[in-house]
Amino acid sequence: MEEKLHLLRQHFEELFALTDDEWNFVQSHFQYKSLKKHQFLIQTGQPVDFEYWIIKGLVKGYSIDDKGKEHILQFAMENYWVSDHCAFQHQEPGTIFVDCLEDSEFFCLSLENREKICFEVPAVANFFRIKSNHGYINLQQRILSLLTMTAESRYEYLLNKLPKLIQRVPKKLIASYLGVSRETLSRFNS
Amino acid sequence: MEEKLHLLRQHFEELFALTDDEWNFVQSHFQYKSLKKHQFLIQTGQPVDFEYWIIKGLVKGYSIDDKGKEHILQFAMENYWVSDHCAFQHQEPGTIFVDCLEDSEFFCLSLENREKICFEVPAVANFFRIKSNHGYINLQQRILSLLTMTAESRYEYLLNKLPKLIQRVPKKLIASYLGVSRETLSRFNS
DNA sequence: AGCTAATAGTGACCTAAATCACTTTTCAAG
DNA sequence: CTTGAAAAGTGATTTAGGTCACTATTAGCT
Repeated sequence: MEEKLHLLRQHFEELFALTDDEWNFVQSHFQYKSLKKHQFLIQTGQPVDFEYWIIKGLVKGYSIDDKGKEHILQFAMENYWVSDHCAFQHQEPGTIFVDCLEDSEFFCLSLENREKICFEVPAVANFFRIKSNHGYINLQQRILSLLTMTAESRYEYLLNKLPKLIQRVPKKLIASYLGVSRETLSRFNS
Repeated sequence: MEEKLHLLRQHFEELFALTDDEWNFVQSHFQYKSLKKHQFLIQTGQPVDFEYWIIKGLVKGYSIDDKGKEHILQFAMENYWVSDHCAFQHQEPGTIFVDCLEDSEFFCLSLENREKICFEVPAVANFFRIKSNHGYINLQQRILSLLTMTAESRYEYLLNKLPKLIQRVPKKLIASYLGVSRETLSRFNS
């Protein structure tokens, strides 16, 4: 566990250094969780008590439409944060599913604890501020890609941007992430 | 100008209160700017020196594809923040255009000043942290709507969500925001 | 190794929406 | 008020990608 917490500290300190005291305070607000492949981290209708930092593993966040079709909102792996941010922020029942594509481990942060450490340790507030901003920028680029690119070029783009991810994820899920049918994606590779 | 700054203070204090001293410090890091309809706030290839809070007016942020077609990334009006966040954050040349659909007024915040006020006044860091998080949540919902909904239901959804906006913006721009052709949108209303 | 279930590939056909071409309406500037 | 430009509407045609149905491959389990 020591070394896992050390990884989390490194993650925070990629942006701003923390004193040992600050870190001890911050770290005490996280709790550990481990799940096997196929288990759920978040389910629609259930309370979303935490935001999760992924120590190890891979998850998908998705919603299911009225036809039962799955639409992937995000993939998240080591070093990523994941949650149903909307439900978490407003402390409402979940609106999406998040489940594990591989056995995974997490550090969990409740809303109350997040606010606590942000107000106690300014560097942490700034950490989340910058991280959130990066996330915003990424989503903007994804929106632009959905608006401007064909399915095929979105696929090529993703292949270049996250080659490691593609190898860990079945193509039908990539298709769902790109907003294309499995069959159409299959005809691209050529 | 006093009352315009007062609006900005109110905007900050929607989330967290500031002391007069804090506010005076914060406020001194903004500068005022005013533009007429059709003038550019940001252009691709040009430096993006500021993030803008809109006092009054309406702008569109968009990119132009290889066929010369315009794709709208965001509309922003009173009380919204707008910039080419990606270029701004990394201090790189702009990748999108932002121009005014109406005569508009802004308070401008440079990256250096943003970091200054965030590190000096923790409530400001937390303000931007929460704002950024809200922005992230909104973009996630837009992505979901692009993945799961038909063009027509996206339009209905937008009509409900931002009725005021629709009245101020030509429909061809709404179409571009929704990722639909002008002609197709025109056939919806029915 | 052998077997089931998940994943991927492929052909035939269909449909939502894009594109093109043109008309009508609305708006803003002299 | 008039007039030219921008915006909006509409028909005809095309097309990217969806859907359906089936086969082939691959990956976990026991």
